[in-house]
Amino acid sequence: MNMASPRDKIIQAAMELFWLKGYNSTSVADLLSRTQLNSGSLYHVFPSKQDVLIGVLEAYREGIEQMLLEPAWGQVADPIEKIFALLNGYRTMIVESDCTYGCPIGSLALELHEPDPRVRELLAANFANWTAAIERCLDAAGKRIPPDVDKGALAQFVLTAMEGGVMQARTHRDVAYFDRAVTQLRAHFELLEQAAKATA
Amino acid sequence: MNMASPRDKIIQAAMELFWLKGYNSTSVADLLSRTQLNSGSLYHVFPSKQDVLIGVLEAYREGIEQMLLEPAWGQVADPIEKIFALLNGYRTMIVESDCTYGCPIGSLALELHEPDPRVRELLAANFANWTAAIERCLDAAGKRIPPDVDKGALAQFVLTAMEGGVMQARTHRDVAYFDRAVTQLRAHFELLEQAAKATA
DNA sequence: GTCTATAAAAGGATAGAC
DNA sequence: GTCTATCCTTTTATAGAC
Repeated sequence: MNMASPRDKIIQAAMELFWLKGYNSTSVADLLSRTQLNSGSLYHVFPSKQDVLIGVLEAYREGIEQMLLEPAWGQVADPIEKIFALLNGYRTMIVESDCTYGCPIGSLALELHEPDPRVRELLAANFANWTAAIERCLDAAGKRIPPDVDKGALAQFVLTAMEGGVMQARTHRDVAYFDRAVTQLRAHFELLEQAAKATA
Repeated sequence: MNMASPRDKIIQAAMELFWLKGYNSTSVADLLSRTQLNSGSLYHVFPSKQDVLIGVLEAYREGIEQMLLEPAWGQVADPIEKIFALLNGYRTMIVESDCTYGCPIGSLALELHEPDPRVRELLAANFANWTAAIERCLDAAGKRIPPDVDKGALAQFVLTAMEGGVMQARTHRDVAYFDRAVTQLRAHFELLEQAAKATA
């Protein structure tokens, strides 16, 4: 039996539709149609469409471990390989979507030009959680990273490479653009590991 | 006197408004208001709003030298410094916009989820021209880059870093996120130059 | 080529019964 | 909490005179 509350149904549908079509191009009618709810139910839970967006961003924020990190890291122990396993998870989504995949957070971050403070905070929090997870990997890598490297900045650079790679793969409809970004990042990590060894 | 044709006025206004508000959030009425034209004039030149978008993307494609590269490279001779001068140009725009700056092409690339083939081609062509310019710098850098490095992939990586850095600076409303991305890219180039020297 | 008026549809949101 | 009906605005685009 289906115990999903109207709220959960709407968040679920909105996560999918905002990802597929974007926020502006998803109408409240789209959400009602997909959830089989009536407008009264939606507006009873969410005073406005923007409140649905806030709910979606909160759901992504709360779900990063379960939805993103655990699936990618289940089989991987090495902390640096965890980083590339996560990136490979994105690669899978790119391929499975015929290169139309966009990072849900990154896409919203660029689509919304004058977001509410609350919305912007949640976008930033999602990025911050993502890079914090990478930074934990870098910390776990210990002396394989030269000690003078700013690990927060390097973690952020991994997100940068992911977002830029996803953007270009999607625009060119060719996963090779993502692969090249990851290859360059991998080369950077190898140079860092060599430098760490040389000064050890 | 003002010799700007209605077409030029509309393209100019659309470049500004699509950048400020995005494509979907810019109405035809916004374009008419800013250009002081009437709808008859606009639709006489552009059969639909999407044709305005195509005109905008063509204008960016044609104007990359004059609008972007020449201003950044006027005083810079060193090919690798040209790359970072270009990135510094983006930094200036970020700061001048109070960290609301978004790359016009990158923002459109992520906002438009199901673009017309023509629109997608133009987005891709804009990215391709940008990375081609970087690749010319890398070629000019000669032996400072190790010969086994894929210069096309590295050029693309520069775009990746720029787009990812802009996205995060804008989301966090803090140029430091852009600066950190550039710093990491700079570190990568320095490691590459060291590697090139070591094997010379 | 440009003007005004307006069509036609879609959008977010609300009212009031149940 | 959920239903239906509908308000009101905005939106893209067109018609037909000038």
